[in-house]
Amino acid sequence: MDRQRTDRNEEASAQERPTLKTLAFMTGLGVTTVSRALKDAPEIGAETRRRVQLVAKQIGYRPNRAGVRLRTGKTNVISLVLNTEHELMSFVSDIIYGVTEVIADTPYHLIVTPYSRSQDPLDPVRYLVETGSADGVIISRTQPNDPRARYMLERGIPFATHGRTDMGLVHPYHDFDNYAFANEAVRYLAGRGRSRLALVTPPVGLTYYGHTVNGFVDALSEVGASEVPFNTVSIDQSIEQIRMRTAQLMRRKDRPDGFVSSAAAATLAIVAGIEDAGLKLGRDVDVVSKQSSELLHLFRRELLVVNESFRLAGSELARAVLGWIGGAAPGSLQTLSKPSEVLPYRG
Amino acid sequence: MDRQRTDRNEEASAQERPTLKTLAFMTGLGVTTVSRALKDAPEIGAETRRRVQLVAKQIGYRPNRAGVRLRTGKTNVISLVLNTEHELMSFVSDIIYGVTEVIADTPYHLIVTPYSRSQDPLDPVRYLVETGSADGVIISRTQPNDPRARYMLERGIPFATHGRTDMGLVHPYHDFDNYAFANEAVRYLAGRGRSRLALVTPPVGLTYYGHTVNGFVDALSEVGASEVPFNTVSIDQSIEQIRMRTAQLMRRKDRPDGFVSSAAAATLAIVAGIEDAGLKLGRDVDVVSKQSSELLHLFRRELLVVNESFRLAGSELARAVLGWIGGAAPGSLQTLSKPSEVLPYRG
DNA sequence: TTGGCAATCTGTAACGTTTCAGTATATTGA
DNA sequence: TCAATATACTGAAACGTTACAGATTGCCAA
Repeated sequence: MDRQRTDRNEEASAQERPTLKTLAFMTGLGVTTVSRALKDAPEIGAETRRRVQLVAKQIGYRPNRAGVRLRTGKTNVISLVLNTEHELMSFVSDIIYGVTEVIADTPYHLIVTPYSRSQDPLDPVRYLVETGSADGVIISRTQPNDPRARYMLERGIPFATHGRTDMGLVHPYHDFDNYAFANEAVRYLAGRGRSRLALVTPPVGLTYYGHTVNGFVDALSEVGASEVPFNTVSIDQSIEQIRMRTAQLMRRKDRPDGFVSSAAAATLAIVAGIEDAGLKLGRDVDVVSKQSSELLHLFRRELLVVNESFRLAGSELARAVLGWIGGAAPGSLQTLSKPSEVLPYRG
Repeated sequence: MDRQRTDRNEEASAQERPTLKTLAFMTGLGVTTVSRALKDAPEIGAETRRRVQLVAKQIGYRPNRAGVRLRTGKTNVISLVLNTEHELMSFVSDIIYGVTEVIADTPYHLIVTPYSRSQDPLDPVRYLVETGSADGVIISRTQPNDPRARYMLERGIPFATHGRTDMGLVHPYHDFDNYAFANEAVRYLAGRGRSRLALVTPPVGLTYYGHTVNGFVDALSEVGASEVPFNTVSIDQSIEQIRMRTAQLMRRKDRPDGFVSSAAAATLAIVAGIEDAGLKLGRDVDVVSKQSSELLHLFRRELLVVNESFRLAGSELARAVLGWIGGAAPGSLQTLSKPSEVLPYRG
């Protein structure tokens, strides 16, 4: 049995959802005319156009997504591809809000496509492209040579990356200037008399790992400070690991007197490790950390923070994908967001 | 021009996505037979069935979502409806992961439907139902008398709520036992000699506000402790507000010596407020807090925590909606998760 | 032999949309 | 006056799927 049980031969007053046919019947026009009138096609008379649009608005006509999608291939969907193990909590929530903010008054829906450690990060992207499930894709955890970007570029599907690539290929991205962040963090620490600095890096392999390290290293030589290697740790690791390794490090006599940390969660662990070693934040060591919500100052007032907005990233990425879908040049859809000043405790 | 530019009259070797027609051509059968063979219809010969399924797997056939959706009305989508202002960060990320975990090996996609303060919470739900955009819906911030639940129940669209309602209507839900949480928190505090307790409540109006308050109040009288009213604060407020109000409260001579807090973010603010007033956690006052990630003990080791898993909530909610869609009785799809013990600092 | 029936398979129509190839009417140019 | 042309509209087909109502074949009972 068909799911429509009303007599549909001649549009009874049925309370079913209105379609083009309904509108055609009500206006006395053909469905073709109605379809074109709704999209302001030039070959439709001005009055007819207004009339159709009025009726459509009155009865709350909304195009059937499946109809459009089947006919045109346009899904009106953009997909956010997320790693279910390594994304930061605040990243997920803020970026989603940023994206939805932008697509709110468009016909687009946002679908979340997850993948896990065990999978090739290319899998979800391949799935989306092969099944034609989205008009545009947003990916994070971008690598200098990113197979996902290459793949989508080859297939011609619009996408935007959170973070840049370095393949000589041009595509939309939004990135935070992590070079500037690390650079300024070092300078700030130097200004407070710190000279032996350790860096808590982003995950090795991601593009912004390189940016961060470069900013850090360049600033070190500029201010004449030295690096205390801490390569065993990155922000992808568990709280416990980071804490333990930090405590180990801080018990050595050649310990650092300053940290630059790329993520708030890692910073909590760093601080815990510092305190495990019996040292005191602000006195024995200073820590500059990125954060995406205003929580670190509550945690320890001595922390020095730089803000990075993932909500902004979400908005920019959504704007970029929509722009590309809309025909803009990919190269014109690249944004870089500058870090805030280093903020000490204010009050 | 049609988006398909290949000569499609007689299935050339075109690298287009395979459809039922492709399969029909390859197997020499009719599309109807192929369609039925793929869904194990009984009137298809066993060998034919195997043959079709083999070929389908070989060439990686995947049903076209738009085709199915247009024909059957089934969207294979479930929607998570979120408030973009008030949801907790960790809630969003964990619940999404929980949901995707469950739908990973189903044909379902997850779409995120946001709404903001300015909107009626019913708006997004109405939109989903009117446009038939999802087969099932998950909502949070559930109220005792929830118009959204009532609305969806009337329209017969499967949904699950995070939190219970109290309208005498039966529907799937997942809830955390906040009565037990508040109750045990009070008992624990009493066990540590605390007798003047304040409650940092969930948002007034949500069902679990009542549960929490009841658990708190009942336990108070059972252990003979008293309540220090703190009604000006709930976990929906800003960090700054909570912090300020807590500091005010703690400067009064009739201040509490114990807090029960319903959310980790609020707890950070509470502690900050306590310390603003010059008091010390663990000595002057104890705080029991719910948390959804293991961060509070890093924050202040003296904090007493109870864990609530939003990932579990996401999974359970997804299971519930899918169950309802699959025809299970709504009443059989209700789960309540018990709080962990109160966990003091362990090392 | 014939009729009936079960077992398999098939063509057609429909879901709602857009595109293509028109048609009908009014308007213009010579 | 007649044809050419612009204007405003229209029906049919197609996207990929499933439901309905057959169609074909073989087999068995009468």
